Amino acid sequence: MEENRLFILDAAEAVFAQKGFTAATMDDIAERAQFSKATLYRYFESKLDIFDKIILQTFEDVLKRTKKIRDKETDAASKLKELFEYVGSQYQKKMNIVRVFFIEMLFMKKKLLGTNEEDLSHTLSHPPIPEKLKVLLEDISLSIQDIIRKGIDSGEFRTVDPADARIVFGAMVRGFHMQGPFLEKTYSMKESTELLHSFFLHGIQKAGKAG
Amino acid sequence: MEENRLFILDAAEAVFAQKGFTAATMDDIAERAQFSKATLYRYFESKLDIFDKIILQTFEDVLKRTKKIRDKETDAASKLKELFEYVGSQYQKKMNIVRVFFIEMLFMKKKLLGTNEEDLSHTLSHPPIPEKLKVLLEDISLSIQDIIRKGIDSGEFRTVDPADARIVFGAMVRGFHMQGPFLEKTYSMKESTELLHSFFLHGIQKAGKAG
Amino acid sequence: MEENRLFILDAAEAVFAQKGFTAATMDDIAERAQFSKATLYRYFESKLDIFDKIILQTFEDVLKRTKKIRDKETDAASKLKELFEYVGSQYQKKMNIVRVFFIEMLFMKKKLLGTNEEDLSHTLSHPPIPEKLKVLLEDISLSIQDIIRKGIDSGEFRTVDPADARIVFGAMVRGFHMQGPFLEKTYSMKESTELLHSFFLHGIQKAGKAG
Amino acid sequence: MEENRLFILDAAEAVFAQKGFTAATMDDIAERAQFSKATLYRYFESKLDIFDKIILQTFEDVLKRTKKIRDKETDAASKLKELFEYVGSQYQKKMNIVRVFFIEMLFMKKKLLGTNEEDLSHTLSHPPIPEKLKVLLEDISLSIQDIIRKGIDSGEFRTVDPADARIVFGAMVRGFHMQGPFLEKTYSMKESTELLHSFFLHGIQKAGKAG
DNA sequence: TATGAATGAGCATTCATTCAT
DNA sequence: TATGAATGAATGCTCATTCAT
Repeated sequence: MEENRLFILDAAEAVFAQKGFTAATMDDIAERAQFSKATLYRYFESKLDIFDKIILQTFEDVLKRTKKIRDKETDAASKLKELFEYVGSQYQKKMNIVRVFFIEMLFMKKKLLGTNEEDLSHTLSHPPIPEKLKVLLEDISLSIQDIIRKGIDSGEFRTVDPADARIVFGAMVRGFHMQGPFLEKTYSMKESTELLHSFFLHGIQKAGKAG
Repeated sequence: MEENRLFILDAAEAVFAQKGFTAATMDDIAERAQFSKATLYRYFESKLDIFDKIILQTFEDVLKRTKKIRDKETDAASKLKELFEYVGSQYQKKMNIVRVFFIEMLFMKKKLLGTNEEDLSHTLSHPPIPEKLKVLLEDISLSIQDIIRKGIDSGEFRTVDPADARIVFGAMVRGFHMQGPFLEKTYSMKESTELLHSFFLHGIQKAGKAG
Repeated sequence: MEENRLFILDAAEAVFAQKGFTAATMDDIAERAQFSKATLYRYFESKLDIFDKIILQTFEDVLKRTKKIRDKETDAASKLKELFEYVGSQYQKKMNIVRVFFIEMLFMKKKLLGTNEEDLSHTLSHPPIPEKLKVLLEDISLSIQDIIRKGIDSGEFRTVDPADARIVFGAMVRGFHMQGPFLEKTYSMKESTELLHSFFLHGIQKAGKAG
Repeated sequence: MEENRLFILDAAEAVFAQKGFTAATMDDIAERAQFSKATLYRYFESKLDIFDKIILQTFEDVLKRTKKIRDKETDAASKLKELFEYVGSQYQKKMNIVRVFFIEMLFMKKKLLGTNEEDLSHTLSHPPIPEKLKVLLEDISLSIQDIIRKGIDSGEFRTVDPADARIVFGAMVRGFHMQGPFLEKTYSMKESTELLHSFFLHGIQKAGKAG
């Protein structure tokens, strides 16, 4: 049933997020999902297939929500704040698996999400992004850029390249939530949102100072 | 000889950075180091031991350089810029391995860097940082905070919590360089340094606007 | 219903003949029979049971026809020719499965056709033939020997041991039709029957020559 | 070492001959070879690779010996007798594996001996013979045909198509030695050679009779 | 009667690690 | 010091068989 399918995906997501793709075993997933290992194969073709489905679902969720925020009737700064909070919470919940994705998937010989790059010359730099995912990511990026551009147009923000700004925005959330165990001081989601939002808006330099 | 030791470490670092810890095999490392697999065990106790040594060395290097920058005789903004550039370059060269570290290591049954937590209850949140590494990381953090504090004291920066600011600083560099294949637009190190530095100093909001 | 039963047997026969016993899966059979896998178990106890029934049926058919030929009112040479053709056609249609039988079955741990030899000492030489099948095979052999004996008695054939001759007869058909892909030149059933019959009757040596 | 390699091949040959390719497990082979399963992989790439090497070696041996017999300075009948004996002994020792080869290999998705036929349309009839093996088999066939042709030229044999005669020759030996457990009466190699040779030369019909 | 769902047992293959030389 | 050889313990995946419906 579809229900079991989703249950397995949840279990797998937790395991992948904890152990990474390679280190996670089908036994781990099966145990967590309370199914036999063989049963996993009724619902998914392979370990990679499971991972695949999780990644896609994750980004589809992000895209949907990002668009929703973009289309709200508020000022840009408020939208960014909401985004800081939403994306932050996503990182905490699901993004471990995304990190895993980009760290491990690159080196797998097998295809993921339909990409079948025989040419592995990219292993030293960056791997190609599977098409479906690529489209998703671009859509997300564009939605965020829309928010920023509107802020600039309305005079709320200074004139910057929206693409650049979007990248810095993403870097801040990602970087903050990827500190992992480095971060001794703990921040509530409210606090971290405030902090990042504040810096993204004002920076650290004293007003009036020249760059 | 010590020379071989270092050569193996270099080879291993490259392999780990490319494949991640679990996916990297001793065969990979042996081949890259041009030694037999058995020889690796003359210099290191285990695959984990090799990884261990690499991580430590990496952070020792970072600490040394960070202190050097801190002690320079320039304004805080310039120091931060140099740091943005240095840490950025480190991320590009060596930090893949750090990502791997925090994603994969935590869940291994065996101990790392002297930590021997049988209790894996932390796996859902964050794992404990091995003592040696912890000290190193704290030192690095403090050095950066020193720079920021001096900037505040001298009136260069507005009054913020130096710990907060340091965290945002770290998040920006880390987040930027961990975009991996997400980032279509390519930035030279100079460009990325400029971008991050500029946002960290000014933020996006139009001067004169209220937060 | 009995109808379904036979349909499954047909499907299974085709699959076994193509893939061999071990390599054939119940899924293969189920798919070919257009039934669910579970349904197969309503009609048969096990994969082995299906195979079992096929083998038996096959040899029962052969016995029936062989006896019919034996009892005809013609000369021995004609009967042999008809046998060459019939057995040849059987080999082409069904004997793949027989080959499979003797190659794979013998070493299975489980019993077949009622044989339950725990003692596997025979594996290096030849396995015991299940009783039912044994009787069948002997009957077939005897029928062929009868034909040959009558040929000798009537002066048609030279005086040979009918058992020996029957074995050579069997060897020729079996060997011819088991060439599998070795055989580049293709023979129609008529041609192959002619060829084998001709050699079985005259041999290759020039008439008048001494052996 | 090469010695171990050969030892593994011997062990594998015995296991394959007994169980067939699919049913034979690497554990079986490892146990028989008195090595650990993992060690098998030091010497061979895969189970298929082992099988591959055995098949090739077998036919190379047969070719060598067949040519040697062909080139002897005796009459054709004697050569055929020696061939009957040699090929017969080969069948008893090694040909089980050949039967396995043609029954099971056809349906494997993976390549064997360098053939990589994606097109599986042949599964219902006969599979393509891998190139290397094909050449070997043709060479063997031609060598036997040479013997027969010489017998015809010298007046020893009646005028037949050498290719046909070779096929009948092969069919007889193959068929005889593939009777497996069907054969109750046991024949020594000497007896079986006599029997087959005698029938191949004279046939069963009384001299003077018309076909 | 028929089947979708579930699984225990098993299999080919891999890999970190050991050890004799 | 260096390594070729060997292996125990996994791991992803398969399949005959069972069972609730």
